Amino acid sequence: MPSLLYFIVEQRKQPDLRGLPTAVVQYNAWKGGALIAVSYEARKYGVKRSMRGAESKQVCPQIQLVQVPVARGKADLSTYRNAGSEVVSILSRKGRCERASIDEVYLDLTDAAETMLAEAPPEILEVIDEEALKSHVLGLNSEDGSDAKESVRKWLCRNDADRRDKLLACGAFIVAELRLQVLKETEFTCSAGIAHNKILAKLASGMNKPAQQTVVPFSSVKVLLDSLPIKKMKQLGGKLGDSLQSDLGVNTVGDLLQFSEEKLQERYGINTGTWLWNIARGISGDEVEGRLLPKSHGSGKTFPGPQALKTIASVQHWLHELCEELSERLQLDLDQNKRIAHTLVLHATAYKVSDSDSHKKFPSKSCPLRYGTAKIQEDALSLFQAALREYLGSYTAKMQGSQNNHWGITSLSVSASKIVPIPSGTASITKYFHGHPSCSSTKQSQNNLIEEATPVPPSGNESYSEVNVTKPQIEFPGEETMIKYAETSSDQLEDKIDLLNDQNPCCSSTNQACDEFTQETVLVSTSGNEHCSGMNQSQPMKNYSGEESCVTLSMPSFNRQEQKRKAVKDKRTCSILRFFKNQDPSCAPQKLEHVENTEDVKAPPLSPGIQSRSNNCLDQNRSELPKERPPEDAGDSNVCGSFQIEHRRGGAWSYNIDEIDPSVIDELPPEIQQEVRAWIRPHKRHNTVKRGSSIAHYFLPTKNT
DNA sequence: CATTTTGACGCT
DNA sequence: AGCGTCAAA
Repeated sequence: MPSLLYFIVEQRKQPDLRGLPTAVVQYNAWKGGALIAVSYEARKYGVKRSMRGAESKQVCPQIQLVQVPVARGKADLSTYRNAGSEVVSILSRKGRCERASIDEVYLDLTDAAETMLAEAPPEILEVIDEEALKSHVLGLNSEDGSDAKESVRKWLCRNDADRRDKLLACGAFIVAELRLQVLKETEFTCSAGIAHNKILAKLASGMNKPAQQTVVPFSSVKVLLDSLPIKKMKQLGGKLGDSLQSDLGVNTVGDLLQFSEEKLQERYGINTGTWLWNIARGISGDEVEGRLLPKSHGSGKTFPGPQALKTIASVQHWLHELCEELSERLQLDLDQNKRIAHTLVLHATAYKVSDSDSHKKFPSKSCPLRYGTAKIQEDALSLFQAALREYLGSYTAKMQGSQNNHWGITSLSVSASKIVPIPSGTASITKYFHGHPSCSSTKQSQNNLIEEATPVPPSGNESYSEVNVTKPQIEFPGEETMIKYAETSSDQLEDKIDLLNDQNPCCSSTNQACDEFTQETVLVSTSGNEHCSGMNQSQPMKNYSGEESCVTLSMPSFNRQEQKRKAVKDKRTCSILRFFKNQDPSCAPQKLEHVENTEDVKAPPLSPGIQSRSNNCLDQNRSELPKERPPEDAGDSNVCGSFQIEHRRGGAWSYNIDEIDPSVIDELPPEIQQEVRAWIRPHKRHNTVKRGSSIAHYFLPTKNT
């Protein structure tokens, strides 16, 4: 599963590592550091992630240990983030792309597959892509002595296949091509899963690694899931999966089929219950979100064992380091993607010695984010002090000297969230609302926006007198603001793609959004967003002179494209909502509400059956589901109620989503389509089942079946 | 108190 | 807003 992004990034810095057992370690002072990526050569020796460097040397003495770059005294993952961006910029070319992690994406290739099926179906291809022939097709019986590639070719090109499988076959070709493109342009290899929805594609992507792709034909879903250990499914690898096993005796996904949706809801809540019921049938309505950029940025560090921080001054020092990194990344995001973060969050973990509630968690605190390293640091420190006071309660003890005997901080992190694009759209929906008094004020300067985004300092500004008042006069080494990027020289990377081809068999023609076949690809990366505003992580960091060449060097193969793309979409916006919600001419960014806020506009609850409808991959199950409506109802069922904008702006606009003709959506520009589709998607329902604390409800008394 | 450093999302 | 869960390298 772990794809080898980190390792390949290091390998292209040191090509000599090729073919050698290698691991990437974070730090190395203590027991040789912690392994976070292990090459396949090293795995043969039993080297595993989470081992210590020294431990890996015991089982594989010749192992090469490469260190994660360190900046400001902490691990610096920026080279890996950038490498992920490279791959995203390629994989996002053929369809909607969702950055799922630093090295995974989902692609919805429905449109591309349908186009291919209509215009150049596999059966007419004279030359079949070799890479596509290497696909693994689940359920394909290649045991009868036939050559695997030949049977794959037959499957891919079958003329009499179910349309859904034909679309998957097209997806397999498209993905094979994308993977080759990634290899050619970046030297990363990818693995991929191709299926009708995200969860199946994710599952398949891990089945043949590295650098291979796996197709899940529609007809193989049931057999695949029947015997699949429940914990292999994404989201079931943790406590929920444990509970299913120990409380319900569910060991495979197939075992889940015995339980009614109501039963599962009763146990796990309305949303999780329905989700489980669907998952058991290979159904997932989870859509591929068109998002190439992260929703938050964070910087953190642990201080294990004796390294625990025991003075405010040391906390202040590390907050400075962390905030500097965070600020730098925020500035980069602003410059490259024209996005502003609105919330600063501080997390820490701490221990208290012998206190009744010494296990109390250190509280998290947040406040409005003000740009600038110094401001971020100041606010983070205030948040920390407020949290520390709360953590210690009325606990008042005397300090002796700068040290304290009562508490220690074992981890610190700062993060920035609520990141929204700067309103500066020209390619937005403005033109469709010609003459509408938009607030967009596209000319608003970044500085203005930032100013407006910055006001409120956190509360709890009082210095923490009971504990340690010594106002920091920190003189830690290396405190100066040095922006440092590890440089990557040549290129050659590796990755993984999970690809899906998701179709929705039961919603046929009435509803466009539902009618689609969705194919997706899970893979690594981030960066240039085709549909959203000028977000483009991969651009050279133009505002840091001296750094640009570094970044440019590290991604030579797509700079040209990036530059070209940038010229086209420098000024755009992603959100349609501001035109409705934010009529205030000042258009202050705090009030600028983005897509997330659509959640505030609640739709009436949907019946479970409606949610179940989407992306049903198990045809055979449909007849068993009385609650499911016939396909003709799908269009109506899926639109989920009224969307009322006037609450937000006191204006006069109000739409009933039921009244939107789905075919109209396709007329909209892609970036707007995304948002509209998000509106009409089924909403999560409020959980009316009363339960205890979040995890406790997993362990309620069992009454089976 | 030695796996670390991320990141997304759900619940209340 | 704050907490918890899950996942990935």
